[in-house]
Amino acid sequence: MGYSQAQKKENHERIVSIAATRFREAGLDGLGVAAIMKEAGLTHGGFYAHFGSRDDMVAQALEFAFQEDEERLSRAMGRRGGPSLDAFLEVYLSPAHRDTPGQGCTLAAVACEAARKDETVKRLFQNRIETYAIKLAPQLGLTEEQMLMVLSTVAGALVLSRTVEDSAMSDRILEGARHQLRACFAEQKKGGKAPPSSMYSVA
Amino acid sequence: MGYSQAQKKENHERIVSIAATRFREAGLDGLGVAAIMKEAGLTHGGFYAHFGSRDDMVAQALEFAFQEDEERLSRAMGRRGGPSLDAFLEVYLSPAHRDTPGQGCTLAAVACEAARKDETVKRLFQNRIETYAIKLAPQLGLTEEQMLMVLSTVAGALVLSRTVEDSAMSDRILEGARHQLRACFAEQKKGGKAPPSSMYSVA
DNA sequence: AGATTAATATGATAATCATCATGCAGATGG
DNA sequence: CCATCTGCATGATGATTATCATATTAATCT
Repeated sequence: MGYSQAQKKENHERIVSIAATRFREAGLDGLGVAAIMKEAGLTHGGFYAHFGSRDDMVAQALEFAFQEDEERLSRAMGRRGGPSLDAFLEVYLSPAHRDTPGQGCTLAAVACEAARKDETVKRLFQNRIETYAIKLAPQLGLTEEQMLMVLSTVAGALVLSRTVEDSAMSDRILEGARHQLRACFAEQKKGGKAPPSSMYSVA
Repeated sequence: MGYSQAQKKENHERIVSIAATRFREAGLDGLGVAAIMKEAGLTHGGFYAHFGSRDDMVAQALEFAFQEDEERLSRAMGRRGGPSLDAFLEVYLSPAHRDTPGQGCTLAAVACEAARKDETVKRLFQNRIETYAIKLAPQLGLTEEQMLMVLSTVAGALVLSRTVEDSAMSDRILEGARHQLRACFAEQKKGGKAPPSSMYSVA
């Protein structure tokens, strides 16, 4: 058909954005090149005009996904009066987050598979985790070590809550993690308490 | 060739056992029927004499894997003077556990993928998690809710520790979780302290 | 021992996969 | 306005997949 360079950039970004969502939903190996291109309104043949290989696209999609995660989390906490441990727990451990993995934390969505991927993927994960430990920790009033532990807990709880059949059990996993974490870090009680609404929602 | 019923049972168990290990290493979709049968010393054709479908084998392998997990964990804590929170944390959060997923916790190995599987798989996961909450919690002196939170933390930490490139960072994730969890549940200090050796090792 | 049964091997099928070669159509540069 | 370049479509390739039909061969039963 013939496409402008602006079109190409737009197409490229759409492919990456769609891949970021679908990978969180179906896993890094969960869908093929053709399916992603089709959802972007293109055919599979043009794929290699954008990426050197499928692994290359996975890396770009993960980078994009992590950036999305950070922005969404920041906005969601902003809606709860700014960053705080309480706001973080409420946002991250919400049933809405559990039920919409495509819009949720990429770490929790694909970590098990990432553990088996190459160093390129692992470096992206490491950067994301370090961002939590270095950038987010002080905003929540936590040390790096505390932040790593809190992240492990919430990500683990989210993943486990998605693996059980019974929804009551799933809720207990999320609620239990929130309640226990609050008890662990109960030094500085805050006053404001936003109503428990849904997480990671629209801007 | 012709095989006795005892042979068939033995072959069946070997297939399931091999699958349990390989699924933990490569993921539930990480290797095909042919590869598993080959490792069991058989060819792919005989597969459907043992299982109705690949999903059927996945379910049997998970059931077997969870049973293995429970027994190995019990033995490993036994080697540290019996079940206790300290023993559990030392065993579960060891670098040896992180580095040998094939012999380690199945929850941590494949939870992200299990979240996308059908109810059959989810029921197996739920049973496993309930076993932690009901059977193991009292042995560690924890409530069910505390046990769920501890399980979320250790599983999350193990998964995350496997996703990073730098081994020092990986160690920090494990150590941080152990240190912080100990601080959270520091009511009843025990006396005995086994040397930190490797986890989930031979009987 | 001979007949039957059944566990596994051989081989085929159809689907799906990543990757690439070719060609077209339109955008870009003169 | 013409020539070139290129983003994408069409279609092919070879590898891998789960599944199954048939053949083989030894264990089991009578």
